[in-house]
Parts: sequence; structure tokens; C-alpha cells
Amino acid sequence: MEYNFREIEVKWQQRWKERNAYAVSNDSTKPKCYVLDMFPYPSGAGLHVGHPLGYIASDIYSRYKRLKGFNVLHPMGFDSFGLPAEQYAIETGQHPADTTEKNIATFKSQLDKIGFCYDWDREIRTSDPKYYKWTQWLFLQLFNSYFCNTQQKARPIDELIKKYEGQGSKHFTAADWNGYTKKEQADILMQRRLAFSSFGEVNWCESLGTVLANDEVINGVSERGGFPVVKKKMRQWYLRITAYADRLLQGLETVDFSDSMKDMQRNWIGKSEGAEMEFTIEDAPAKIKVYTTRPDTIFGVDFLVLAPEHELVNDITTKDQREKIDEYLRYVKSRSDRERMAEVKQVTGCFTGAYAVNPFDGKLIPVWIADYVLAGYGTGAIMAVPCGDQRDYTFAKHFNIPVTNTIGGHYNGEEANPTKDAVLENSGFLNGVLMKDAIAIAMDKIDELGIGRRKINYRMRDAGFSRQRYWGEPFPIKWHDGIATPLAEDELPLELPYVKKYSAGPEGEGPLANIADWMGNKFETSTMPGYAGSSWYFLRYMDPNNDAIFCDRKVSDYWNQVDVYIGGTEHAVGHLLYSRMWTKVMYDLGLIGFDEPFRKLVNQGMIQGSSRFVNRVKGTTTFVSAGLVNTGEFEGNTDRIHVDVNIVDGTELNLTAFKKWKNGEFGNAEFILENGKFLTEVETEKMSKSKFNTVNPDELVNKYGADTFRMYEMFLGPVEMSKPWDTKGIEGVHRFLRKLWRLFFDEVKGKVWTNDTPDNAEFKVLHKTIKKIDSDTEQFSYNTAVSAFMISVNELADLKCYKKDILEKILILIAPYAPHVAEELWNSISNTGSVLDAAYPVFDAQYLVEASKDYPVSINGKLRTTISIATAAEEPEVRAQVLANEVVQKWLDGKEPKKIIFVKGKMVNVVI
RNA sequence: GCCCAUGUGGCGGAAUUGGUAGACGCAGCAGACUCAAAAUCUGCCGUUCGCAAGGGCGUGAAGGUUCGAUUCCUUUCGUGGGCACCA
Repeated sequence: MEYNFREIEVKWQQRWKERNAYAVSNDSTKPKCYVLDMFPYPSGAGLHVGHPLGYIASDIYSRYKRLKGFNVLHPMGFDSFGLPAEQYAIETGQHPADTTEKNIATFKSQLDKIGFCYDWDREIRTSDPKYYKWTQWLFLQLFNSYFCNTQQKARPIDELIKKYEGQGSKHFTAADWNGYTKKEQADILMQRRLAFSSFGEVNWCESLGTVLANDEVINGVSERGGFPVVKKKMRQWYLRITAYADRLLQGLETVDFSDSMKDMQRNWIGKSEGAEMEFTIEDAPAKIKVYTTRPDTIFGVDFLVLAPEHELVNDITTKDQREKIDEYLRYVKSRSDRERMAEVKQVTGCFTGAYAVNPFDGKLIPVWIADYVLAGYGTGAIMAVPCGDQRDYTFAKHFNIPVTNTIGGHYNGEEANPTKDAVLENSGFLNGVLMKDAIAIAMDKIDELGIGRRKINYRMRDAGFSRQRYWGEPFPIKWHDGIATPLAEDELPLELPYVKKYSAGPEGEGPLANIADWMGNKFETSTMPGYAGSSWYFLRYMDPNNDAIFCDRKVSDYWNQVDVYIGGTEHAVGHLLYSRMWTKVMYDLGLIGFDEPFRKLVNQGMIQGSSRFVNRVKGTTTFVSAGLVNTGEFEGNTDRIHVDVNIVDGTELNLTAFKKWKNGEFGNAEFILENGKFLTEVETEKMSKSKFNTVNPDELVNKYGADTFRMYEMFLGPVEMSKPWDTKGIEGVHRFLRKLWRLFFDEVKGKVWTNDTPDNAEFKVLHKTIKKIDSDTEQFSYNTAVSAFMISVNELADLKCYKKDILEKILILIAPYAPHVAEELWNSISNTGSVLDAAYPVFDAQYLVEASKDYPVSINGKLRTTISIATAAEEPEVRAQVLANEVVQKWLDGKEPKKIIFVKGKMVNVVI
């Protein structure tokens, strides 16, 4: 009987499906465990080997928790709204709904072949009206709420309206409020809503007549067509995530994310404490507000820099400078934020002609504009201190602005020094004060003089929440006379209308603006962004078919937080912050009972592609093996061509397959071999179709089986680590599973397993394995767990152990990793029930007790020998044994050791 | 540029987190079984000196702390991810 994985896997997948083995109940006496993957965007390329990495890890964990007695929720769904489907529609005319449907079918069949334990009855799709009805409903909750600064939480906007009607606000009286027009009232309320509408800048491409994503803009021109792209102000929707900045920071203390992930979120939020100060302008009424975290450097300010988009630029620019400023503004408009930040070496800027007055000493300082200052951060203006800030210094040198030194010897005249440890000089009332101390003194002075105030600043901006696109959730909003009016709950979902064309509307509005019916109803024409649906999907899985509410409160109280969330770091700041914010809002409004969605986060690494290249002699059909490319006549005379990684074995090209590849494009190729082989070059790149480095899991599952595929993906390395995909090692894992099989059945002899009683050596192997697998599985250390299984099976094979008492326990341990083969063997050794619900083996330490240990003995930290010493031995005994050892005596050469270090159970080090 | 991660044999990686560097697997080499092939099994497998015993070197690079450093600190180089309309 041989290991016929194809038959076994199909059989069990069917049986599990028939008896609903993965159905999850919301009603159980068992403890709950919620294991979630970041759901995929169903792209047209299908699943590649990178996708399943995290899915397999979470599947193993789910199955393991189930064996340990938990009621496990492990769902899967699709993030099916998004830009790629729309771009594909523009290119091919196929409707996104159709392509998305097709892609999801492909994804599902691919996922099923790998044998995941999903409860498909709980599947969700963000583009399904039954789902996005609740996305729209939640948007309305955000729209109808404001952030109460006293309570530090979201409250219904009606409470604010009542307050305005009854007592007014800081800025207006109740009588004022009641006298305002509807539009004026709406505008004031809009400034407090958690989902609000305002004006923002977008990438505008005049030639395409559309707004573009940053990804669609390359070096200032559109990716499609290469047309110029400029910034344009348009009405947009935003989420007031900045209101939650502090709570998003505090919440990080309560969750189990990696430190690096928390760092990334903290940096994104970018909280800083400093002062906002006003500089008056000489001969002009304007005042420029700057934000600084270093008010101690105020006497070192040699110029001010405004962001080119700053609203005062126009007002303060002098006649002489007008032309130059306009020219500079045109230049800036063509550059993306990312370019502006990245190209630091290229110093650009322009003098406005205006001078500001230093509020402390009255010194006149020139006002410049430069693109290294971003409008979105702080006040969009900075005070430049060249002796303390390198960018300011570079700018000053480039434009010959004299540098004031306030830090004495700490400044060498050649580069800035951002120290806080200098004693201040040339600094008026701060002279002689240590900079660290001067910060607080300067703050007090600013307060005292009334020229500014202390301020906490955040780098984070409110989140743009509208897209001028078709394939997204419509906003449940109508516009009447400039007032945004929400739809009533019973009008939801507002369904996305079916269209045949996806081109932008007039003035760059979304494609919905082309629909007469839509415009007649005065519906909002933009749609929600990709992250709308993904900001709350983890709640819908709990109660996916509820028509009355997004998720019943009793159900969300039961499942509560996601216990483990698995996904890539690329979502570190976007998706994770948005879903954390939505959760906090829902918590504030009493819709759910917890305010952090994810208790623990596991970051999976990226699987990169391993590209292969062949080298062709220029202008010929002759190909040269990799080792010969830089030799003789070939040097510098070859082109490098991507070749399909699937027709290369390691680095050796399969010549027959190559000739057939791409419908025989290289059919008449000739090859110059080395040592009888044709070798390719290797490079690690992003996995992508165009680089011919994608590997389809289907092919591997067909060839080796799902169990082998699952274990091999885990064996590649730690889940958190990025690594290039290489199919080469999969044979080893397959061999291992066949070896496991042979402990039960022999190809010739048939059944070999027995009911004999195991001996101590066999129990030792088993319990060593239980201990290792249990802790590795709990800690997501799956590569070492696979290795431990291999060691265990190797040892059992060496011991010729075919005993059921040992083997059935091994089957339970391995069931989360290789469920099909485990279930097959479990059933064939006549166990009743399914291995999916077996009781997890319990580790017993008594089998691992040892009488002695081979201690490594080092001389001066270098290993020289090992000595077998009783496990219980203490220092004096060990000392005597070590000194009596031949090798140690040889190294001592008659001398006394200076010191002997003994770490019980670890090692001995003799210092000479 | 800023933020985060990472660097160990020919390759993927391991190392109880300061205590035997290279577990496990791939590839390779040698052998057994076979008419042959596949499958399987056995041995070798960082580098260098040496017949051997044994020694030197070795975790991107350079310093430092320590009895002892892949692990901690400083500096530096390379690679990957993110940077707000890709998801």
C-alpha cells in the first residue's frame, strides 16, 4: 500500500464537506478563539504561492486550537472592491462585477485544494450589497457623530446640536446659532462630524480628465499615456482620525503587536510637543504661524520657509519677486509629495521678498518658500535654524544665507548639529542656559508675551475617504443646496448602478456623475476607498447573515476581539489604523463591547519571486550559459531575458521546455553550454506575471499533494520573514511524508503497524516531540516544528517503532499541518471519529529525565572537549572531574587555572 | 530623505535569547540494492594547514563590553517593505 495522496486528499475534502466538519457555532460551552487572515483582493492573476503562507499558518493554528478544546472561528472572504478591477474594465470593457465574480471563483477553488478549514457559510464579499449596506450604515454612524473633547469619545451629533441650540459654543451664542441659515448650520456641524466633507488636493491629469492614485503617477506623469499630472483642489470626504490620535496611541499599550509594528504606527501618528508661534511681517498685515519642537533655538532663526501651497504666499510676495515665485510654483505643482521628500540633495526654493520679525529680538529675517516644507504638516511653515538642522543648513549654504551660531563650539561651520546639550550663546535672555532646560523657559516666555502657545502636533492627517472611481461603495448621501443629507436607514443599501463605461465624469468627478438618474437624485458621485469595507469586516464574519444589524451585540460579545490576526506588514499603517479607529467609534457608540479589534497580530513575510535570466548574444538566436557571459567574445555582447522559473531546475535550464516556451518563440535557439549544462542567472524580485517568476500552488498541489505543499511552505523559514520562493526543496518534505506513511504501511508487506507496548526509548521520542510541537505551534514557529517532525520520524524509523500507542499521538500532532494524511492514517489504524476532534497529547516530563550530560568544556571560551558529568553534579565535583581530564591538563600545561566557570546544565569554561 | 525589518555553508534555514555555530531539508560526492531505472538505504559534505592526531580562520564590514558574542553596544555597507488614491 503506497501513499496515494491524490486519492486521499480528494476523499477527505469531500467527506469533511459532507459532514460540515468546519461549521462553527455561535453557541458553545467551549472557550472561544478567533483566528483571522487579512482577506485577499481577488486579483485576476489568481493565487500565487505567496498568498497561502499566512493562510496555512493561521489554518495550522486554528486546527491546533480546536484540538486543544476551543470553539474556533476561522473565516475567509474577499476584499472585492478596488482599483485594479476598474482599470481592467477600462482596458477590456468587462464589467468589474463580472471579473470579480470570476476571480473569486478561481480563488476559492485554489484555496479549497489546499485543504483549509474555513466555514464557507460565513464567507463575505465587500462588493456584495448585503455587505456594503452595513458599510454604508456604519458610514452614517460616523457622519452622525462628533468627537466630544470633554469625554474624549464619539457622541451622537444630535447632542451637539442640542447644545448649540441651548447654550451656543465658544464662537457663537445660542441666539446666533438659531439665527443661522440651514447651510450655515450644516457647515458648522460638518467641522465636527467624524465623517466629513472638505476640500483637498488630488493628482489631476488633464489629458485623461481623471484623478489618479499615487501609484498611477510616475515622475510627474501618468503611468497610462505619460500625460502631465498636477495638484488640484476638489471636494472630498474624510474621516476625522486625528481626533482619535491619542487613543490610537494609548491602545497600542493593550495589544500584542510586534514592537516594530507599534513603532511604525507611532511614527505615522507622529505626536510631538512644541509651540506654535506667530511672526509678523514687516510692512504687511499678515502673520505667519510656525510650529516648532525646539523653541530654545529661536535666536538661531535665520529665515522662515513656507510650503509653496501656503495661503499667505500670494499676500506677502513683493512685486520684484512675483515673477520668480510664480515660476517656482509652476515647478512645484508638477512634483509629487514623495519626490519632494526623497530628493533632498536637490535644493530648490525661492525668496518671497518679504521679511518677518523675530518676536524676541526684532531681527528681520527673510521669508522663503521651498518644497521641502509640506503644507500638510504643522502649520505649513517652519522657522529655519541652520546651525541646528541639516536641511535648513543645506538650504542656507545653497542660497548664501548667513548662519547665526547659537551653540558655540558645538557648531563647526560645516554641518548642522541637532544637539540639545549645548549651552546657548547669541541668544538674548537664554544666554548661558543649557538647551534642554531652555526649551521650557522659552515656552513660558512665549506664553507670557502672548506671541504663541504650547501645542501638541500630529503628523497624521485626517484620512481621505472618497475616490473619484466607480468600483466602490456609493456614499449614502444626497446633496441639497450644498448640504449633505444622509439617506434614511431603510433606503440602504444604496446600490451601485450598473454602467457600461468607466470613464471619469465632468471636471474629474467619479464615473457615477455620467449617469442622469444618479445626478437627478443628487447623489454623491464619488465612492468609498478600498479600506472602507476592510475596516470592519472582522465583525461581519461573526454574524454574516444578519439582515437586521451589522452584527448582533450578543454575538460580538461572545466572539469579542480577534485573538490572532495574520497578515503582511504592508498594512501596518493603513488598514490597521483605520480598523482600529472604526472599532473605537463603534465602541464609543455602544455598538460593540471592545475598543481594540485585534488582540494579537502576527506579521507574515512576503514571498518574493526568484527570477531566472538567460543571456542571448546580441542580434542572434544563440544563448550563452551564465558562467560564460563575462568571458571572451561574449563580454558586454549579450542581452538578459527573463525566463519562466518553472522551466528551470535550480539554475539549469530545461532546453526542450525552453524551445516550446511562449509558443515556440525560441524554437530555433542554439545553446553554448558549460560542463554539459545551460545555466541561468538568478535575481530576487517582486513576484509578478511579467517577470515570469510566479509559481502557481495548483501545480505543486497536483504534483506533491496539499499536505506536502502546506508543510513545505511552513518549512521555508519563519512565518514573519520575507524570502524568495524556491520550489527546489519540496522533494524533501514529500519524502518525509512518505517515510511517515511507511511507519504504518509498507508497499510490499502492507500493514506494518502493531499494537505492541512501546518501550522507554520510544516514549522518549514521543514526549520530546509533543513538547517541541506543542510550544512551536503555539508560538507560530512552524519551520522548526516541521523539522521536529522529521527528526521524530527519522528516530522512530531507526528504532523500528511501528506501535500504535506512539504513532496515533504523532498523527494528532501532525494533523494541523498535514490534515489529509493524518485523517487517512488515523482511520486506518481503526480509531473511531475524526482526527480533527481528537484529544491533544499531553507531555509527560518523566520520559525525558537523563542521568548524565555531555558537558562542553572550553578553555578561554574555545571548545576543546566534552566530558560526561552526572546531571545532579554541583560545582566542586565538576571542578574535580574537569581538572582531571586529559585534554584540559594538556592545555593547562601544569599551570593553575585562573577561574573555572560552571553553568549547571549548560557548559564549563576554564580560564587560564 | 524619513520610518521599520533583515544580513549565518553552494542554497532555504537552526542555535534553549549571552554558553558546543551550521539542527532539519535541498543540492553535491561516494557506495549498497537492481539486468536497468525509479524508489529506498549507508557514509561524506563551512574553509584552510596536516598522512593522521590535531590546529588556524569563520555568522555583511570595522571597533567595543564579557571568562565567553550569531545574540548586547557604537559606527558603517548591502537588501526588502512602508511613506497617506494599489490592496
